[in-house]
Amino acid sequence: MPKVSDTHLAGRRDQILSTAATCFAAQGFHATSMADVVRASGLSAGSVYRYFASKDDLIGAIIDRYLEGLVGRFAQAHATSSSPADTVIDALRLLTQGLQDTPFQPFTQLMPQFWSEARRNETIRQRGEIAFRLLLGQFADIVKRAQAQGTVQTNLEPSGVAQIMLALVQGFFLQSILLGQDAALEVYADTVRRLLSPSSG
Amino acid sequence: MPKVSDTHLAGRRDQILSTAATCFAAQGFHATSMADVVRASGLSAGSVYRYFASKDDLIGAIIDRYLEGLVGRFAQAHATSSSPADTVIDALRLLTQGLQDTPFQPFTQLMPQFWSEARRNETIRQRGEIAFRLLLGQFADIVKRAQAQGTVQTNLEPSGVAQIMLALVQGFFLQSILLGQDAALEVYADTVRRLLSPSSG
Amino acid sequence: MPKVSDTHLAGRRDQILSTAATCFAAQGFHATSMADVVRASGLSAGSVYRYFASKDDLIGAIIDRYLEGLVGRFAQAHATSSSPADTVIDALRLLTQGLQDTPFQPFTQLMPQFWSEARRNETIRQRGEIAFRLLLGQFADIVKRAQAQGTVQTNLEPSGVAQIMLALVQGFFLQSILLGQDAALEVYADTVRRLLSPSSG
Amino acid sequence: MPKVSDTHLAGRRDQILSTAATCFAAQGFHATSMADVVRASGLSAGSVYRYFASKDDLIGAIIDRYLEGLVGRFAQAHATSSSPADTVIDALRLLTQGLQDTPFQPFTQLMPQFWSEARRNETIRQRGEIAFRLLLGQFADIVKRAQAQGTVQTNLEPSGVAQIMLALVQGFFLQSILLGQDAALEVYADTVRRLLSPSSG
DNA sequence: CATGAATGAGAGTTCATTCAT
DNA sequence: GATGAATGAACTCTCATTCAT
Repeated sequence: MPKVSDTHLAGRRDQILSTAATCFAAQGFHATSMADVVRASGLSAGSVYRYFASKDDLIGAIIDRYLEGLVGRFAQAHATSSSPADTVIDALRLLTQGLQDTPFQPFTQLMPQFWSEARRNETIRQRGEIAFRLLLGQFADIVKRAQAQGTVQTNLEPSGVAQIMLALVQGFFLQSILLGQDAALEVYADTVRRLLSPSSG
Repeated sequence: MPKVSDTHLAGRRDQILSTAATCFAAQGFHATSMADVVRASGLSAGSVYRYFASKDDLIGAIIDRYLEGLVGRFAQAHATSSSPADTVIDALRLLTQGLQDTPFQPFTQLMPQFWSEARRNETIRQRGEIAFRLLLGQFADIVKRAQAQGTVQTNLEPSGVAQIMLALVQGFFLQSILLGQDAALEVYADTVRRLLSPSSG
Repeated sequence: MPKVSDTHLAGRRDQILSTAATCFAAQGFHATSMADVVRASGLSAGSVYRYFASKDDLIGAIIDRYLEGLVGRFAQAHATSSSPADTVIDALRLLTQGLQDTPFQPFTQLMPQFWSEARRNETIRQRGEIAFRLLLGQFADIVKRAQAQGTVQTNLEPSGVAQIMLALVQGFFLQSILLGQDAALEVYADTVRRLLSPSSG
Repeated sequence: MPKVSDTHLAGRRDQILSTAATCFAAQGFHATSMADVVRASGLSAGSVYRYFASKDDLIGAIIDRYLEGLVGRFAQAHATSSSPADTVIDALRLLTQGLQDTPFQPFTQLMPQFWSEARRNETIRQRGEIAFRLLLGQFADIVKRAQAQGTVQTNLEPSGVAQIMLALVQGFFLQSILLGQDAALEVYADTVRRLLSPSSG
């Protein structure tokens, strides 16, 4: 039997991961059956189980990829963001608009499900913790740079501001789930800028 | 058993609601079977279904109670909060400490699951929207009062600040799920106060 | 406690029987729950079970009443029917039109269900057998009278003709269930008359 | 197990259909649980549901097969029946004796249940209507042929006679359910012949 | 006597997973 | 390597029946 290249195998894995993410995003982890994933992937049940040991394994892999992507995207954004306020607003833009028509898009919609799973699945929680701490570290660095430049008060704890920056992103995302995000972004972004960069307001 | 007082019936309903909330909080809506709920309630399957037409109905009732309680608790807090910063910090204290050993406690842990369900269940989403808008309205009122008193800049849009206040609560709650809430509250609260009430810092 | 009159008790029993028959006719024995019967009767579950030991008991009582009524109605018809053909046609008219707006009406629609049950429930089968033999006896008498009057050939076995008369009634009833009974009755009745009373055609 | 021949799959389906028909014939549609069918089929619950989407689907398939078989058998009989009387009598023989030890046998006993279901299930009713009209058409053709040959009076409406022929078959079948069919067939058949083919009596 | 809350076995159905081919 | 038929435990929900009040 012909040995298939590792690239080919990795491609198969990716294919399953992406189609599964789309399924999970549309219907949720629990309402999506493995049969749905199998059908969407175009493979057979046996094949899917060759690449992922179980449904939980597949969910874990998807969450990993989601977190990697998330941190990666934000890191790009930070390189061009000079201030905490811009960093937050860039992140909001990324989440609400920037991911349209991107292979990464389905993963975004999984966020609330991820938070839900994290409370019950310690492995998932740990992966999330690592990603969060990474983001918080990046945010704190940005705060420190801004403090050095004099655009942020020095009596603010960088780690505290980092937490708040993250909260501002997460909170807006949650609200847009429940309220619809109609234009609210503009007011929100403006207020964020006035609060975090009062001098520039 | 024959006809029984309405109080007794309402008590039974409450009993089921509370034990079910505990189950759902511990394991999630989907990983909790009705058999689990039945066992925890101490009643029979038939009895549980006498009070709730379906698992979804039970979940809906729990979310309703959770939202009612949430808004109610926050409303109490607002009565005694003079500033936006205090309002946010009171809410954080309420969520992280104030509900310990309260019949309301299990409901708090359901929050992420609620957000998760809201994306796929329009009825739940609508209920959440109503509660959110109520909270946002209360927050905006507090901002206006503070602006009238001169403790908050008047060039800030009250609705924008209200959104940010809500985000600060939600974001902290999410982070505490993933990071543990070790002491972080103090730094977070302090930073919130410095940002929202700069004059008092 | 006041002893309730036997008449009153019998009235209650009748009331349950009638409302239950309506339920069963509309939905079938199996799709009708005892809760449906209880609701329709306006009584409580306990009360219904005071009058009927079980659902099967209730079904049995309904079938009994149905068979009594059936035989009674047909007996009336026979008194005025001079010929086998008229007897059959009178019975058809009775089944298809004569029972409209009669308290007996719901029972008619139970016929196929009765046949269905008879194959599996020996008690019901026996009751049905008694009623059938009674009808067959009456039909045979009519044949004999007609033979004595010279309107039916004497080389026909009266019991055989009786079976055929019954079959003609039952068969038409079945066909009207499946085909709708649109006008078919007239052609059918006419052909029955020509076959059973050839001289009068 | 992997891909398997279509014949094998069809065989499985047949196997389930036959064993289910036996169960349903013995106990009725409603008193037979899917667990009974599963046990009798020798397969697992999941397998049965791979071939039939629901219990109703299974019942529908059984009724379809029953009606197909019925019409098919009767069609064979008509080819060799020269007169309406012979056609009816052949059908009676087929129903009472000819199906013993035939794979088709269990289906026959389902007839009353089919009539029962037809009143409440429009899909089933329609299928039955098609089969009935087919049979009636074949019967009417036989009557016309007999009229052309002069063995049946020409003043009889062929469709009316066809209905009566069908009724004679159905009625005898019903009576044999309730009365037992001991010897009655001979008298019945004889009387049918004398009435439908008076010249040959 | 009447009530109706409570019961719990069992109904139909699903679905993550396996393994013979 | 890939397949997909087969599995069977577990799911949500129903309903005939009982009995404390």
